Amino acid sequence: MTDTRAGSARPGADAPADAADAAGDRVFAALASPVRREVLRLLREEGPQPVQRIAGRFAMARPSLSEHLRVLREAGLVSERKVGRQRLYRLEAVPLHEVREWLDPFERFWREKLTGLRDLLDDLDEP
Amino acid sequence: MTDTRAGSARPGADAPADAADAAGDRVFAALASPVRREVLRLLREEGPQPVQRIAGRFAMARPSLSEHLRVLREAGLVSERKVGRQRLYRLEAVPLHEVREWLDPFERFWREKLTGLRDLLDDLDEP
DNA sequence: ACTATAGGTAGGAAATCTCCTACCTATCAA
DNA sequence: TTGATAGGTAGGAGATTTCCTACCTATAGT
Repeated sequence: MTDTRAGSARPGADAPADAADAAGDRVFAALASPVRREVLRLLREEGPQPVQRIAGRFAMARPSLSEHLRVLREAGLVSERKVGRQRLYRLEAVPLHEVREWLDPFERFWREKLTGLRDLLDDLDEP
Repeated sequence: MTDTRAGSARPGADAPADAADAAGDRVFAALASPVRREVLRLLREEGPQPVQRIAGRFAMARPSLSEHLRVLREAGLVSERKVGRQRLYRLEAVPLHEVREWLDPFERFWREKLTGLRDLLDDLDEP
């Protein structure tokens, strides 16, 4: 007994989470894979492409890539459009804006570090 | 037979990957968890904190949070410093700069979408 | 020295991820 | 129509993640 379980401290209490973040979660999760980040880079640099052409860049079977594309699609990061018997996948960059916005408030922290200001307000914080 | 396995198409051929990306991989992977993103936000807004204080925000046992902190530590996103019998965890934002840099080249794409320019160069790309 | 507290580590269960090999459908070309 | 090609889906193996409950060490206070 007595593991001091939190019990009442749920993150939902002061986080606006709920269903709104679910989409963002999927975006961050999609970016966790180097393969998927590379796919996005590829679509950015070379424009919309059929699956085969994308698959040619990776040392993996095509169905595996199809899975990655599904993850990207469900995160809203790519869209597909049928052209003849192939599917053109196209970058949909808007959800990345959400990542950027999440990142923004951290910017001053790394900027302070990178410009050499270093710790300074770090020692004022512990109460 | 004949599944047209790629075989010779390895991403290492035209990607500078190798060991340099490994660190970045860990950063992106660390951000994939909503819990870990929330920990970073917390350290950013309230400064360095001991594990218990962080753990109080989540509905999970403390050892589980310790695991998350380890992931963040190995990604270089937090550092710890012993103070008495507690460990102060502090945000280390510099690795986030790397994420920002990865994101940057995508900016013009979502900006075009958000400002209503829409598709425009999408139809020039397929050869 | 003894007890309580902070927090890491061990090991395991359940879920999820990532890859694979079939296999299926839809379209184009003969 | 028949065959070849593009690409999704099914199902499964193996690795990884995420949570848990013990359990252990180190420091602080009495």
